[in-house]
Amino acid sequence: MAAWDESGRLRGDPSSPRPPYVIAVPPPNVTGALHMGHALNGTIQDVLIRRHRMAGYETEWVTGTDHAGIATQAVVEKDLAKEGIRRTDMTREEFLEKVWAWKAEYGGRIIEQFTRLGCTMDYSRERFTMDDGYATAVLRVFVDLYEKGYVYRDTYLVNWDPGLGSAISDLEVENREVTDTLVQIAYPLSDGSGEVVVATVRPETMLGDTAVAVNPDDDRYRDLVGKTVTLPLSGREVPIIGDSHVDPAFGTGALKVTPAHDPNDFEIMRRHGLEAVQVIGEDGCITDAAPEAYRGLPVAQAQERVIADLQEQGLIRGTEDYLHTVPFSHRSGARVEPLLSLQWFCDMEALARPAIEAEEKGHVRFTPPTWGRVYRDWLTDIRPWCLSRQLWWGHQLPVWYRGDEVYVGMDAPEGEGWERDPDVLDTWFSSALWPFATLGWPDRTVELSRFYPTSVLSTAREIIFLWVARMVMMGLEYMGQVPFRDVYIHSVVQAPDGRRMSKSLGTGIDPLDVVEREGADALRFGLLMITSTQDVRFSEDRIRQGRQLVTKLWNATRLVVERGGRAGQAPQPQVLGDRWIASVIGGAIEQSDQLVEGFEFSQFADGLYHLVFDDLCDWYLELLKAGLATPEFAGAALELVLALAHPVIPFTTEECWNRLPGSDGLLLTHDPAVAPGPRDPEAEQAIAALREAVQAIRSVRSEQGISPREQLVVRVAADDDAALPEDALAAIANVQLGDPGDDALVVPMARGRILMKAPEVDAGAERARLQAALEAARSELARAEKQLSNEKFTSRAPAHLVDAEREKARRFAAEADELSARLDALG
RNA sequence: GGGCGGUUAGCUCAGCUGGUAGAGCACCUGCUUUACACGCAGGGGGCCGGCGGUUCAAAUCCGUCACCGCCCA
Repeated sequence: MAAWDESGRLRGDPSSPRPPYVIAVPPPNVTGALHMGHALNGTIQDVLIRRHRMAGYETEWVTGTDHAGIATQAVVEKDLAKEGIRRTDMTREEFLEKVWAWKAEYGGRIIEQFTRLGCTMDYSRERFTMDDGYATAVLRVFVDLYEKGYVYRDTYLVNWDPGLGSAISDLEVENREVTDTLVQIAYPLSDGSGEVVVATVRPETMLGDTAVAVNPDDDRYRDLVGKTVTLPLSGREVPIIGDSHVDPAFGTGALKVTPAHDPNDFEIMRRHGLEAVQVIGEDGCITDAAPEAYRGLPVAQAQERVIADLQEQGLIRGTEDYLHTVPFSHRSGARVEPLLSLQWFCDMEALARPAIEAEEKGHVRFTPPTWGRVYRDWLTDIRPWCLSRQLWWGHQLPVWYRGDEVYVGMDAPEGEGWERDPDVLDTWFSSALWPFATLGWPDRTVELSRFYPTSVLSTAREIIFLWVARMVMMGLEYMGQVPFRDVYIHSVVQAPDGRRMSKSLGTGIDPLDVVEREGADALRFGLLMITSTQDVRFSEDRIRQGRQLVTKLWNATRLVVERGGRAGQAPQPQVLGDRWIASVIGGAIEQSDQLVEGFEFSQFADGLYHLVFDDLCDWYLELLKAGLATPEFAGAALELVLALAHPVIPFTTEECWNRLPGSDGLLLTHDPAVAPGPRDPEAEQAIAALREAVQAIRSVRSEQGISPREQLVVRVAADDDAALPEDALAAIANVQLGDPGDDALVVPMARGRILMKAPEVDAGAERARLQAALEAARSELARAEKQLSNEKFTSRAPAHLVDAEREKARRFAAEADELSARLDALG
């Protein structure tokens, strides 16, 4: 890794004439540690970067971390708590000093961990979303959006996280199913003519009710609309209103309306011009707006008290268990308390429109494409973004107040008495600027002009809304161009049993442990192998496969070196074995280009595996040993394979490369001296025929119990003699070409047959073998004939398929004849 | 409630634009073959979730049902 870093090629040079290829890493949380998702994503991005670097692009992989307001503040507060200190014991400045100290000591270790994986990020340009320049960019955008009228301050129902003591955005909320008790409460009509029964899981919020809503089409209640009820416990008189959004089938059909504490009720308030009474405060306790008896009680206690009091007054009309979804904070895990509060928001509609259009026009392409729709749907139905967080750590709002005056600007306003808003911006607001703020924006730096827009964003789907969509919006707004052309959404890596990988469940697997155990290359390979368009399970088997691949390649290198293979030469393949492997590697390179272009990483890895095991080692190196390939070309072939495999298993290939005499410099930026050249169909056919013949002979050997060491006499009766290299067959299959005699074994092949003399034939086994082969041939024949007798097939199917079928029928007929003749002869 | 994805060999999964199913692991049988037993060679194993439809031809396209999972409300 050090050698790669020291090469200087990890730092993209904006003045390079090479075409740029740029990736901005999704900035991990500064408090974070590398998990399997990072490992997968890091591998994917590194494969992309390395391939492009080797292919002559000027690559820049922007890296860095995100200040993660909530998480970081929580970590530092926890540290302080150990010393018995609370955040509020110190000034904001003192606390922030602690956070920076923490960051200097522990922050960003995840970036270091990426080096363990071999990720060739540009570590020299590492950025942090709280860096001075970056912070300026963030505030600048806020001020600008304010001046454009997108950012505004409003009293609105927000998701209040009582655990955190801050508002959080819709996207930080997770809805979970919970069984609560649905309580039916009688609200007496103010005129004494009866009662209305409402159903609620939050009885304590009745202290803040400002109406009862019923569906105007509901016969049970229609006549009550316009009357009032007297709220039990608080004695306030509130109206009964008709609202068609009320579901008559839910509960009792009558809905208590608490605008300050329920999103639906808030909407009803807006429709009907109701009041809002806030009875729950930011501390999660009942406020002074409630009757004295409840003030100061935490919500849970207040609920018990309310129920008890209602019970006493005989107003409970029933209870039942009720399964429903409830918002929880993603951050603290606390149950979200919808709260009416004054916050800063960003209106997203105008920003979303161009972002939708960019996707529709293909300026941003999602892979797999299905996520494009998810992105579009979310943007189409977008809601205002609550930007302010009640934290200390983060970008403090560039907003000052003096009485009713509000000032928004980069610097504090002139004059006395201004106070700055203590809140900070949602961390995601700053990360939305990542692709350009990291490159120096708002300054027009050369990096910016050269490396923006970036080429690809690779990320997890859970981040599509939080980050991808917002980056596109901001990129379009401030750079006039999308921040990236491609968005690749990678799989979620689950535990081997299909559960979520999580520390708390104990299902997490630390990628660094795997690196320790199996090596970074094995992990990289294994992760790429399981990658898919859907969620995947972590697989030790695949990691092991990766380890086997690197071992195999290492051993292959040893052999090639031993035989005198060298790098840096460009020999023309002359002999069959060399011609064949050159063609196969050429095909693999071509294939790999397409696969990586299409983000089909598992197929790319799988192809490498088979290229190394099947083609290079099982066949080519065996041909080399048999003298059917040359050491000169073997060196070149290895060079090509190492270069092709390098992006996936960089450590091993770099080491193998280093071992190969004649190698020069790092594989990191290596462009093989030898070109694979055009495909050689003749050589490929010849080796395919050879493989089939060898396999057929080995198969018979195995069935007849003939040792591979015993040399056999065979005669090949190929349909086209030129195709099968008989000298190669003799060497590889340990046979001698000659006349096997009348009692030879018949081994059918696709394009001919082999006659083979066996030392002693087990007549029973041979009869069984022939019988089985005969049956197979007859069944194939029957199938082909049936096809051909179908007039519709012969008339409608493409001619080449019909011809192929005819050819099949002819061949299997001949084969069956021969086999049955042999059976007869066997007696 | 709306949307998306999945159901293929014992296990985990590939299979792009339709032409008689593949991999890795596991399993069975051989092999101290001078790069590699983290290996080599040979082999067994699947009515491709059910039912309909389109087609000469369906794991592949369409419809429907069942079960599993995810996202949004």
